[in-house]
Amino acid sequence: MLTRTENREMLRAHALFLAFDDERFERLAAAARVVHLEAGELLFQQGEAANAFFIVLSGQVKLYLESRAGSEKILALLHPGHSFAEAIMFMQGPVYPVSAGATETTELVAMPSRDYVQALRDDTNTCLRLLGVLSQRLHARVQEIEELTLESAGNRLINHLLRRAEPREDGSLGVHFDETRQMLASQLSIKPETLSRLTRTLSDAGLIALDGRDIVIPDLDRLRGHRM
Amino acid sequence: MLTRTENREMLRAHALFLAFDDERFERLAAAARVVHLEAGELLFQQGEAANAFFIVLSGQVKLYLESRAGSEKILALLHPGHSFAEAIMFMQGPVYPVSAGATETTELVAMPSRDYVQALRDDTNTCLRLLGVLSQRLHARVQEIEELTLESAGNRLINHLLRRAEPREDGSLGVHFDETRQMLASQLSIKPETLSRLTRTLSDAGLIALDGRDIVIPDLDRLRGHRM
DNA sequence: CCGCAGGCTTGACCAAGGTCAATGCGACAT
DNA sequence: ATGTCGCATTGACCTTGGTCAAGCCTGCGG
Repeated sequence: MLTRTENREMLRAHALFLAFDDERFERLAAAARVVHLEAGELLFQQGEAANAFFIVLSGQVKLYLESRAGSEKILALLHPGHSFAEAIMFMQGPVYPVSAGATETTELVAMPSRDYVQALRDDTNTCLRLLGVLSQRLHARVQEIEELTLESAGNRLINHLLRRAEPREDGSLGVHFDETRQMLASQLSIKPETLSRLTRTLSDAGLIALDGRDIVIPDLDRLRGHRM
Repeated sequence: MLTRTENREMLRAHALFLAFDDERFERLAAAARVVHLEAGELLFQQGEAANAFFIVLSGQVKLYLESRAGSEKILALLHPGHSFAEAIMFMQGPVYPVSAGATETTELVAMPSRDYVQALRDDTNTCLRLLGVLSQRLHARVQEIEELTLESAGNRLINHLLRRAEPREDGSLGVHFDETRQMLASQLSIKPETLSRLTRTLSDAGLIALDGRDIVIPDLDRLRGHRM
């Protein structure tokens, strides 16, 4: 059950709950559970039976895949307000197709699939919102496949920087990285060593500047025009 | 408009129309258009404005991505009964994120998004079916990313063969390929030359046998256990 | 203030898979 | 039957990115 009003409000405002009437929302809030995770703790593992989806309240969640050889590929880093694993609700054998764990102290809402799907009946509005969310997610995955198969590691890095570029404190354009470099590498499906070499090449060419955990982009168009 | 009863029935039985009441279905059937394509003809191109989704009546449709360098990656080959591009209906800027074309003489139903979304209002049943379809699709894409990033080309081939294996006429287990080898290669995100070498290796090891457009699998478990 | 651990960088080397080019093999039309 | 066009195969070589190992920098606890 959701007790803290702060958490209730966060959930109430979330795209997947916004359109419910108060009665339905109350029922769902009563069925929801808050989960607390410490850094490095696992939430669920690929292949595990799935009976809930989640919304991040605070902290950071890592969605990832593991090969039998032990290497891992990060699919997404999720921040407060993000939901994940909703799609599994609608599958025949409801099993998590990925693993999820906290990268720092994290709180999240666990929403039981059963209750939520129940609430979905007769609420076309929320259904349509959910369809929107899943469509975007599908689109993002297709785009990732496009990059993986048609673009070089260097171009994937450039595209990623361009997508994440935003004004910094001092007015210049750049990307702030909360995550470690190896996590960034894993998201781009490259090794940390390769990422290091690529950023080196770009900064040698004056296309980016490294500033601690930030990467500064002096000229967006020049970076955009540069292909590796 | 759908005139041939054979086409009407195909559509009526489709997962995305099954749950509609007759009245709604009639309205949609009236709004639908039949599209005829010859082999090699383009249906839509990546980036084009999207205002319909499609259901294959006969023939084969290729969903693919193109790099600026000219190489192409096949995302899916679609056969009669399959629908595609439904997810774009729910996006903000409705633009096809992939290209689609016919690989042979093909007929399909074009369903205008506007009408379909309209019909979706108040029909939670169909909404839920659609959610199921998109969830499966998302899952399939995540699985493809998993293979692309964590598995070698050889393992991708083996997995693909295992997934598609089914009894043949003579009782032995195998895969029949309607598509050309280069299309298979493109689906696996490898080059035709590499595919050729991989199948050679596997057949030299006695794990598969090449029989024209078929690949025979004498021992499923042995192939499953073999990693490259 | 020092030491240590983890992550980042760099270098030397390696391997998977791609590229280019030549040849083989059907299927089909003439 | 035969020529031809396109796909498939094979070989020689190359490129990209991965691997392994060493050094380095930074932050944190004693």
